[in-house]
Amino acid sequence: MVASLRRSVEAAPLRIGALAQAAGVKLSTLRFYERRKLLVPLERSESGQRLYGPDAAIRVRFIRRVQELGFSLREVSAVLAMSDLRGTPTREVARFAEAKVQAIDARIDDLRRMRRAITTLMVEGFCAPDTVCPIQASLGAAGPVAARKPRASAPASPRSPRRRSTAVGT
Amino acid sequence: MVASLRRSVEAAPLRIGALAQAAGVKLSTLRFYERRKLLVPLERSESGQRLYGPDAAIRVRFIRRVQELGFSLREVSAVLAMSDLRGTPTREVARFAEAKVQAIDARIDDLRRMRRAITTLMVEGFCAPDTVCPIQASLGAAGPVAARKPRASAPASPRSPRRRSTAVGT
DNA sequence: CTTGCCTCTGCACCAAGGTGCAGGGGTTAG
DNA sequence: CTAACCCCTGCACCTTGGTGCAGAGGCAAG
Repeated sequence: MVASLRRSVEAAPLRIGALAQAAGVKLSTLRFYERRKLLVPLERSESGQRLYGPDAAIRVRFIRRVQELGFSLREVSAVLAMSDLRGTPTREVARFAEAKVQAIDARIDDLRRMRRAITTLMVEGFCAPDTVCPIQASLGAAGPVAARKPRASAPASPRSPRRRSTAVGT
Repeated sequence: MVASLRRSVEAAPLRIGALAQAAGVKLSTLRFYERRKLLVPLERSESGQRLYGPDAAIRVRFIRRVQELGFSLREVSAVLAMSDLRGTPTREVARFAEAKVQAIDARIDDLRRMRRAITTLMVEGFCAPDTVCPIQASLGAAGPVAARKPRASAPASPRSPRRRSTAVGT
C-alpha cells in the first residue's frame, strides 16, 4: 500500500530478484553489498522484503565498474559516500577526491609505461638474451614496493576452475 | 665454497632472506611466488637452500608493480613467461601482448572517465539533490557488468585492522 | 487450501594472495 | 662444542569478495 502510492511516475520499487536481474548480479551479491553498506534498500516491506529504488541498478553497476578500475569495496564505498553527500563538498570530501584523482593519475601513468614497454618490445622483437628484459626493467626498478593490494582485469568464469599452472597461451 | 668461486664480477647468489630484504617482501611471499612459478631460484645449495640470481629482486619488484596495476598473479606470470621467451615472439605471445595492450587502453579510458567525473563534480559543487549523481551516472550506465574480478590501490597496513564501517573521511 | 515462486536469515564454503608457526636442520663466530 | 641465526617443509589461518544451501515464511493463482 505505502509503496503503491508514491509519486505515480516514479518506477515501482524493485524487489531483490528484479534488481539483481536489472543490474546483472546475484541476489547474494546484493545482500553482501548491503552488509557492506554499499547498497541499502530504500525500505523493507512489512514482511521484511527488501525494496529498492529505481536508481539502485545504476548504483550496482557503478560499484562493479569502479571495482573493475581496481578499487576495493572499501574504497568504492568511500566514493559512494562522497557522491551521496549531495550538495555539500566538505573539506574532507574534497581532500579525499583530490587524493583519488592523484591515485588515478598515477595509475594511468603506470599503465602507460607498461603499455609502452610492451609495444616497444613487440616492435623490437623481444628481449635480447642475457639482458634484463626491458618490460621488467621498466617497472621492476628499485623504489617503494607497496604492500600486497591489487587484483583485476581478464574475464574468468566463476564456475570453470580446475586450471592451475600458468602457461603463456590462453 | 662453491658459491664464492663463481665469476668474480657477478653478484653473489642471494639467499632468500637477502632477496626478501632487497625486494622488500617477506620470505613467505617469495616461497609463495615459487609455488606459483613466478620466481624460481637459480639453484639450490646442497643443503637445499634457495639461491637466487642478482636480477631476482628486479623480477620481484616487477611482479609487485604489475599487480599494483591491477593484474592477477596468473596474468603476471603470463607476462613474465612472455618476457622470459627472450628473442622469440611467437604468434601466441604476440596475440597475448596485443590483448594486454587493449586491456590496458580500456582501463586507461575508464580511469580517465572517472577522473573527469570527479573533477567536474568538484568544480560544479557536487551532485544536485534528487538527480542521479554524475559520478555514478558516468560509470553506472547499462552495459555489460563483468563478473567480479578486480582489486587495487590505496595503502593499508596488513596488521592494523579493526575498522569495519565505511566513513568518507580517512 | 495447495502449489510454485520469491524472499528471508544464518552459516558454511570458495578462490586469490599471502602470512605465521611448529619442528627440524645448516652454518658460523667465539 | 654451542649459541645465534638462517633456512627448510608442511600446514593452518587471514582478508576480500562473493556463493550456496538449508530451513522457514510471503503471496498470487487455481
